[in-house]
Amino acid sequence: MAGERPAQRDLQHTLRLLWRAQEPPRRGPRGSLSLDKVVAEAVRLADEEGIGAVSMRRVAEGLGVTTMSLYRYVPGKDDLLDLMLEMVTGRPDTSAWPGTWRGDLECWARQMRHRLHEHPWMLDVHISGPPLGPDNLAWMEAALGSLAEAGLDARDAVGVLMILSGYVRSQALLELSLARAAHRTGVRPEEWGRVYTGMLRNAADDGRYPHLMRAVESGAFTDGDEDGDADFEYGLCVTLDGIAARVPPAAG
Amino acid sequence: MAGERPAQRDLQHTLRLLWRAQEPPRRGPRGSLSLDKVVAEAVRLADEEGIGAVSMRRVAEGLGVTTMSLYRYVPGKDDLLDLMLEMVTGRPDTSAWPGTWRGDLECWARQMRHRLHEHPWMLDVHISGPPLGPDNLAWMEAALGSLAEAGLDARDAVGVLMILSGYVRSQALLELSLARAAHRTGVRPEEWGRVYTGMLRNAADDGRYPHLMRAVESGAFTDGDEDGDADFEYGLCVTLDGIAARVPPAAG
DNA sequence: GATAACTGTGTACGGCGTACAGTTAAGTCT
DNA sequence: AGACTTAACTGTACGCCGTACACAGTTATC
Repeated sequence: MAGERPAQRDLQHTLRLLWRAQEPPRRGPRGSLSLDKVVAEAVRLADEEGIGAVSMRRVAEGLGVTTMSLYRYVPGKDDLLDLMLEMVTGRPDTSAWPGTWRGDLECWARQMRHRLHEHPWMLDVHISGPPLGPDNLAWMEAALGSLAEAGLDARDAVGVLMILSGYVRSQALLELSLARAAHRTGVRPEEWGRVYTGMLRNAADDGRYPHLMRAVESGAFTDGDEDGDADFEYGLCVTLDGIAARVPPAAG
Repeated sequence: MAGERPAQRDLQHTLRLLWRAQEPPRRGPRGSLSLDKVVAEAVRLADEEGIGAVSMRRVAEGLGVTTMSLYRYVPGKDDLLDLMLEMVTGRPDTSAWPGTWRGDLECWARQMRHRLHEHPWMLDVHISGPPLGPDNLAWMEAALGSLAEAGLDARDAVGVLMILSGYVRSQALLELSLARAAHRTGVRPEEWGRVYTGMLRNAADDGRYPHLMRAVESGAFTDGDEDGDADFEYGLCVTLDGIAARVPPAAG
């Protein structure tokens, strides 16, 4: 479902897990499991059946092991979720970036969107705090580099980065929830816009929503939802225009 | 925790609930409960103890009634969550808006942020699809009105609205997860920036994150997090600048 | 008064995260 | 070589969760 995650957690331990900075134990049996295996199985489950399928029991089952043995490698499910995020986050591929701040940020945003499309369950996992893992930091680093090149000072760059990553996540979340709403109600995705339009017309056509009705009648909902790419690029452009207003005119 | 909500749901029924369009039954005992009472109790619980405290059992307990009796009023928990969102969403107060598109959207965004601060659990509930309830539509209507006045056509207005509401949600979510991370790790919120900085310095100072380290050393994380309002206004300005680039020069 | 519609109860099921107490296997030390 | 320590993994159990289902009590209509 949804919810906060109030459990107390040891920050140092979490960090050690994220950076794989746990020195291997000197005694005891060589374990058949490993942190990577546990996380990888959890990711596999999430990819195939959604985040709802990721339970300690099912992860253990997938590894041929009892539930409680997982707790030798992970302090609890919340940490497992964080580790899953870090694992699928990967690193941005900057090799083909054009080198202008705007072009770089466009690539950054598209690559991040691509990741979210590959693993939609990433949007179901509430981020538990500021990024701490190596790969998450690598994404920050890449964007901050481009923004520094654009001439923004560090403070502004951080603020702007939050806006951009927030935009990418929001847009992906929007696409995802539309797709799920369509799926859940048994409507084909291409038809959802039409259904939504009809619903608004029935429910809301009492004169209290004139602009909304005009938008509906103009087809803004009917036509748009089938092409997420165009919507994304449009919003990306708007967002980058806002950032451009903060960039000193000298820079690219 | 977190997760998708795959349950099949009857769209017509959900709509009837959101709009309170259920005609009262003609026979049977007058119920002691009502949809509003159920939703209100769930909201009360969420406000006081967080979304994690909202279970069918506890809502029923709070109403002095058995768990299953709730299902006479709500098809399931997912619908209850949607109804909670609709209830606390309320309507935007447009009475003191300046009338320029930019001023109006600023008020819109601040009011929405205010709502999210009053009920942080709103950010824990995954929106299940496009807005359908009367109050949610009222928020759309208000923003679309201002954007129409700015001269944007309906398509662009919808796209821009998604960006703006996405920004407000993202920023609020960021604040919330920072606050929770601080709380969870037992660090005072004002000190979290300092702790985070120290952590990055220890974990990431291997030369692979030069720009990130520069941002850290410059205090972009240390100083900023204590003043969410300033961060919000900064990002709002950036976002609106992006929108301004889409507004025909004639208008406001 | 019979009937049908409706409200609320009680029990039960399968799932969840995880605390806790074993049991077995591998190093370390005398 | 044997004792000791540590770690890996098992098994059971507890208290939550959402909700399916059968039932009892109440009310308006025929």
